[in-house]
Amino acid sequence: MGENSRQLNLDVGSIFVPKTISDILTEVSMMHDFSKKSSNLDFYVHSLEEEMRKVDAFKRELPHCMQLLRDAIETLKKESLRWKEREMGPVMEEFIPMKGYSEEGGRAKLSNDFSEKKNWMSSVQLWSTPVHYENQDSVLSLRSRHQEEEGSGFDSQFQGCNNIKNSGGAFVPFKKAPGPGLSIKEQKRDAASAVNGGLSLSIPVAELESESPDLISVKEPSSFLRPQLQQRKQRRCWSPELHKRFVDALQHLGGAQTATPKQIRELMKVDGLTNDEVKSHLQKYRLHIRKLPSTSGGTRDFSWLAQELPNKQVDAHSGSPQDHLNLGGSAKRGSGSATGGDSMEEDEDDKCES
DNA sequence: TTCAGAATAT
DNA sequence: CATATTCTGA
Repeated sequence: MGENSRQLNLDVGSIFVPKTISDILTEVSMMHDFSKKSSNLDFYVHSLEEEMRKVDAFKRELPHCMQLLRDAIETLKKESLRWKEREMGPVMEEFIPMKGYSEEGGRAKLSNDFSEKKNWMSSVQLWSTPVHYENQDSVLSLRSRHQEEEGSGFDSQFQGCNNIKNSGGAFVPFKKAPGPGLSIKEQKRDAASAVNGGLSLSIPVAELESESPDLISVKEPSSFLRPQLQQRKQRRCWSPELHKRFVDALQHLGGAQTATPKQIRELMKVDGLTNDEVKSHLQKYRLHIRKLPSTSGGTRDFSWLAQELPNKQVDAHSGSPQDHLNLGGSAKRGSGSATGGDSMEEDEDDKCES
């Protein structure tokens, strides 16, 4: 059955599910008369169950996806049973007069069933942070980098900024299929709007069977999405908070000139932050600090550099739940010049002016 | 092969 | 401008 070459109209702002699953669900939803054979339904049920097994490992990240699967499976199973009974023989079952049921009814039922879901479905995916691809290795490498830290509290603070950067090729927003069948009501495109900017074109649907029993299909379920969907990474926004962490880390590492991206990232302990991002930021930072002698044009925004001042207790309050790494030790160098002039940290080299 | 840093690209 | 990505040389 899966020889289709239809087009799946993916749209932005829906729940994200692995491509494979999306394919299956689409398939199902387009099945005009699944009232025909229970075997058809069984097939889908089976496929979905298999997918669910895979997704299970990531249920934490894809709660909605799991829910969707569960519901879909359950519904299909029910349908399958119904028709099985009917096919097998006139069981005692209170056979609902075929009339309204035969097809119209059947679908309607599913339809409703799914409609209910649109509540939770509309809340769009949550997967934003835990996923991120490290180096240039495009394939989404699932890898939660929370672990060892307790800084989670802090992390959440940035989530808003980091947000959705997935959209690689493995996950696709599942939208209702164009055809008839259980229609998953339109999803109101949530705030997440920008989610994976481009992906809204038609993507050819291919086989739907559940291949690659190995790892989660996250790898690259269907080759086509692969091509050059390398889409540029979501821009990371360096919020003041984030930058502060960055600067703090720098200090601990002995200045912008000596600190290395990796070290910085490790010190910052910000979930989802990648080396490249830090590297890039560092590059800019270095450029800046050598460009602003001090009272240059004056207008320039050294606002962020300001944070570089040897702040000691500074915001000793709410701050980050993990300042520990900061206070460690030492009152840095002295510093007294709170107001004082140069904002640069020690900086060994520094061909600087003054 | 990984990584930092510079050079480009968007 | 700020980030991302690519290119180089360790």
